[in-house]
Amino acid sequence: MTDDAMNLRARHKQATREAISHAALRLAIDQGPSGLALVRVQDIASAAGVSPRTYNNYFSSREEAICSFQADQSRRAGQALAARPADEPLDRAIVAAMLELYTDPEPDRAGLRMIMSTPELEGEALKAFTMAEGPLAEAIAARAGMDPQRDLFPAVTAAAVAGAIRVAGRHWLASGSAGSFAGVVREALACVVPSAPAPRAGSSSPA
Amino acid sequence: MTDDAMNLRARHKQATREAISHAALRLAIDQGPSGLALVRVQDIASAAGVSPRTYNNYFSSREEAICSFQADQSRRAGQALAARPADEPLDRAIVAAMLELYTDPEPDRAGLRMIMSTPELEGEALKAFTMAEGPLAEAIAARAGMDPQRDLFPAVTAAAVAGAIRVAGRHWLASGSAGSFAGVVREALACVVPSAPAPRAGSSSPA
DNA sequence: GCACTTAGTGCGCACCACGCAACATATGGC
DNA sequence: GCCATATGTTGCGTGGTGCGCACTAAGTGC
Repeated sequence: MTDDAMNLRARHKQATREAISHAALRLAIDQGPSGLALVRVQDIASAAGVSPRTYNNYFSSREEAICSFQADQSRRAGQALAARPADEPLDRAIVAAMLELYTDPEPDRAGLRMIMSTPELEGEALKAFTMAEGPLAEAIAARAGMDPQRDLFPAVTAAAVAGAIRVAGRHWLASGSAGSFAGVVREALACVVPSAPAPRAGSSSPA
Repeated sequence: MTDDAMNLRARHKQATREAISHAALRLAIDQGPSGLALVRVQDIASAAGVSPRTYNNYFSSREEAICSFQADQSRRAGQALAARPADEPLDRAIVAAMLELYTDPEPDRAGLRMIMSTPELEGEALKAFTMAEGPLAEAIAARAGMDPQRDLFPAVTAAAVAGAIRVAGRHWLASGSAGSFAGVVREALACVVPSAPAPRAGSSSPA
């Protein structure tokens, strides 16, 4: 079939994208949070083995390139929850999905520290986390039998979960990565999803 | 004493800042979400009656100037909660503080729609909302008698509250601003604030 | 009134996003 | 295997921006 041939280009494209992203993150980490301005587009491009113009075809800002991996991860949050067994209660499903998404490979401390302690990257990192909320909200709504457009619960819970994971990351870094990240995530999520499974009487979700 | 004289300069500085911010938001709204790129720094500066260089002394990006008012609002979240009576329970205090901060003057729909539906502004808006979490977490910790450094609850709750308000704003816009914003905020906060009173049927937007 | 501080400004430079057009390589039909 | 086509890569040029630097003017304390 043409899949293999097609994949040749697609894979090359994906490889280029990852090369640029990886190079950007690597250079940013090398320079440290304070010297992000010293990382020039030219440096990223040459480190990735492409021209500056090609870099710009993939990303329109250094921040976007650096936080690309996090954006990809967030994009999988929705399907991670949807992939949980249907009979699993919402709260357990959320915790399990987030744990396997964010702690299966423990996050790279240097990269996490970089994007969380650099003001210029903070906005992009926030955008990446927020990107997960939409699909996550839909998955929550599907599991709770709610309408994502009418009920606030799914979107609010998704935002709370994303925020909890973000806080967990910050806390994990601040504590010198003493314990496991999974433990911190569990503790953080426990603050926002304990009462989740019970459908609140206040919200209207006529079955 | 010298306060008045000092204030003369400080006030002029503040006035300049607000003039620039207001001009930026006004121009952005005029151009609409799709034409933000057409708003040049020169336009903002001339609309505010200052030189482009002066604009750049206050803000280092159009997005920052446009979302300045929201950042200022977020900066008051902590003291809004701290200002609540000490004997008020945490959940009620949070709801009351957020309501008087975000709904005392109902938010400007055009401005809110602008910053929430423009991708370029989304990051800055997120940063503005996140800016509220720190002080908010400290206020929560103080009220709950916790240590903001050790306990995750204050920071996670602060993030959840900020996220709930953000979702409330989005939902309020999407619903055509049908009900009062205060009602939507109440309903959203009820999803995340521990033991928060469920929205009374009739007092807030029913569904 | 005088010295000091600080906001506002003009100038200039380095950098960046992006449209455009040319080129190389993969793709798919024959 | 060959050619027409689609698509990724690159160089170039341009408009725009962020910001350091030096200067001026206005506010401020003694």
